[in-house]
Amino acid sequence: MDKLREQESIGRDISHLFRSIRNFMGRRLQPYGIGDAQFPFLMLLLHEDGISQERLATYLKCDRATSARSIARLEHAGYVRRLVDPEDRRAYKVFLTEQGQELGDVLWSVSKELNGILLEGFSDEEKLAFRKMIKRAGMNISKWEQIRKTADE
Amino acid sequence: MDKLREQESIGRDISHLFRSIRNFMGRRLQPYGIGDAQFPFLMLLLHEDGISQERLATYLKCDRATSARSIARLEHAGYVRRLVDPEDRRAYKVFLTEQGQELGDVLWSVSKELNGILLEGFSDEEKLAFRKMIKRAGMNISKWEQIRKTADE
DNA sequence: GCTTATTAGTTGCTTATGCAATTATTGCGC
DNA sequence: GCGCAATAATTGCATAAGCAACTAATAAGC
Repeated sequence: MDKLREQESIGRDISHLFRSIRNFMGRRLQPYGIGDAQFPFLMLLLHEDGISQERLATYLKCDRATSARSIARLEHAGYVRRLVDPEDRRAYKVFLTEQGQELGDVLWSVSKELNGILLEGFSDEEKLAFRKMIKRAGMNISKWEQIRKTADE
Repeated sequence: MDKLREQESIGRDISHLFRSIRNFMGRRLQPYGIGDAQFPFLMLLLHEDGISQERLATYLKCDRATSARSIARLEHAGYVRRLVDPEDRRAYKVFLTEQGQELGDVLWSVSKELNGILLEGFSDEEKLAFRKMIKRAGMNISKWEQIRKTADE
């Protein structure tokens, strides 16, 4: 397997990493009746309350449909409330409920725990470098997506 | 958003990166009638032919069910053939068909293209460091999964 | 002011993935 | 040799995610 392992792309390792992260988050959030996908939405709402599903989708770089379904699940679970925006009756304003705000501490601690696990043995410089490289790779491929989309038109 | 961005976990960036990679691979492989998930299976089979679904799952760090379904799709598309292992009639031996072997060049070129996009602007040292860190993080979280599994028993 | 384009949200379809339960086969203990 | 544990594969169920098509509301062009 050595020849393969040398030449293989990083895609597979990122895939493995991502699936493991989902698994971890799923297990940690299960007691609260939500899935791993709801985590980033809650984190964003903790920081900026009352924004639309569209803005949530944009910030989290996901599809509007994904945003809609994730918020719907959070609403059913009682963590958010949706109010029609009086300024634009197409859009909702998504607010955390009291229950949602109370979840904040748990979410931060789970987030820290995950970071601690992932970056165990990393020096501070390595942690920073790793974060930056992930962001750079993400920006690189975003650029490609942008080129593709404009080419489609 | 700055305060949030500083403190946020790397999980979100990895999620974005992973989804973008799936998107890219999905588009590149669509002309061949397969999805992004089939790519690592084909790559592994190009290197080691005639192994079982179980071994494929182990190498690719995924569930046996995922392996089974991915191989089934490859079989329907005509890229692999499954023969019952005469030494162990529970298991299959998965072989690439001629059509599957011919896909090799395409897969390598798609893989290289993805790497080129992701790592654009990275120096050789950075590329190597990035790969290593992704692997380290993956091993870190694998260790946690292992501890959890043994604790469940 | 009316038509058209854009935008926010929803829903159906498809793919991917993991877990649990089931079946079939192998192998171990005795 | 028999019964039971372990293993390979399959299937059902649940979650997640993107795309496309649709509705409803707003904005722009004229």
